[in-house]
Amino acid sequence: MLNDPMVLTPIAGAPRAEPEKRVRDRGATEKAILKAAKALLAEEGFQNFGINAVARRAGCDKQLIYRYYGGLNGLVEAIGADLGTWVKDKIPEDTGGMFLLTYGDLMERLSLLFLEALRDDPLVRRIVAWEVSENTEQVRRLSEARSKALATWLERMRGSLTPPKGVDVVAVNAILIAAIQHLVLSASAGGQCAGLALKTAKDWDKAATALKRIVRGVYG
Amino acid sequence: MLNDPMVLTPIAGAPRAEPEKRVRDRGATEKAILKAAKALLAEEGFQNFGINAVARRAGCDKQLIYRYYGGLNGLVEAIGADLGTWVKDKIPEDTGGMFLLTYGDLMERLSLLFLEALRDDPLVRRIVAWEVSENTEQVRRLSEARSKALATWLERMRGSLTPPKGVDVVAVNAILIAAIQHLVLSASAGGQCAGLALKTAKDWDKAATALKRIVRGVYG
DNA sequence: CCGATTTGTCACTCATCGGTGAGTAACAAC
DNA sequence: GTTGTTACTCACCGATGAGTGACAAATCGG
Repeated sequence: MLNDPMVLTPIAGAPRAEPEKRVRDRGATEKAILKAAKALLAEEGFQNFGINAVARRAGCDKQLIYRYYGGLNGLVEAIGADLGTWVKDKIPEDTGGMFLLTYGDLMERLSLLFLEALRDDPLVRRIVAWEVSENTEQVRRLSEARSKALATWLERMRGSLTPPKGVDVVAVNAILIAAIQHLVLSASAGGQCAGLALKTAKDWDKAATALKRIVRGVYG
Repeated sequence: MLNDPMVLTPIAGAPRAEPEKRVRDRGATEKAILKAAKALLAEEGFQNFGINAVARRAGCDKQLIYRYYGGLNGLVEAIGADLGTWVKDKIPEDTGGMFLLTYGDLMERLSLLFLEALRDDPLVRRIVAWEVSENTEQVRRLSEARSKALATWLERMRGSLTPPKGVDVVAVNAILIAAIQHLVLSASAGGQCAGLALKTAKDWDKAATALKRIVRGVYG
């Protein structure tokens, strides 16, 4: 009932003004799309994250996103795949010349490392914000990938150190991680958290000191 | 299914199929709008929060929202006004028969109260999620109202108890609040936080115990 | 060289959004 | 009644969202 396919098409060879020599390379285009999606998510957040925006940013047609990734879901999944290696990439393995003798030593260091890493990764920050704001399949995938990576990282860093007896380490660590994540998100969104300013380096020093004190309090 | 632009409605006085006895009462309408907005925000989150949705839910025309509240901003502001009394309404004043001898006693109790209160207030939960996801004028207003109310509440509950020397209470408390908020948000969105399940009452008991331990650790 | 497939572009539908101008229905005072 | 004000509804606008089918052009297999 709509356009008759045979009718239109005036003259096919319409002269394109400036046909920029665009190389046809599927692999490169796929990478460009993924890169654009990550950058967009990092800069704009999940609010304005959509097919059109990604296509615009990637400088290609949105149709290609459907073709190559099967839509937004697939694209998000591809982002999630990268996320698996986040901690590995972002957080140094070595102990910075310190001797980590106790579990408390370890967790103090890891807390600060995690805080740092999160603080300068806008993409992951946005994803965390997304995680606590929505509960769609997309987000669940991202969240799962992230938390799994985090857990294995924590486990690997623990090494042979044994946590103190009688403490629910999983629960305590979850709370510590929650605190760090929310602190960074709050700061990123409004520059403060529960009355604590979080803008200058000095502000962050105070936060880090308080965090250390808390970790030390619970893990000795 | 809605209006077809081609169908001519002869006279604007379109026949309402059901002559719902709609009372003309500006005050009531305003309240209905506000109520609809809060319910919508609580249930759907800020994602689908807009003029059209609120009007639809309130069962009135969106024009009235512009007229009575000056648009979404004004409406959000009205919601924020209610938020000022949140803690007062939600959290009991009395100490539950306990003697709060130390600052640690107090903060342990307040932490748990805050956790509880946040856990069963979907509206405030959504607002907190909003706070960490966006940075618009709207959200800033809400955030400010909430954090101010929280601060004065904390101050008032402190009474004559003096916090331990040498501890940056503002920073430490901010981190505790951050932890609680993120914990509840995570649970609400995905039923878990950093590998810690947060669904059953038992799960929450574990979280509460861990939280108590942390508070005790830092405040003795 | 030719035909088929891949790669990319365009044009379109349909839905919904925020926002506005213009109109109608109830009600009170005269 | 008539008039004026208040409360409310409707129809439309431009913009933008996701999604789809058709087609041009580059590339490849032969």
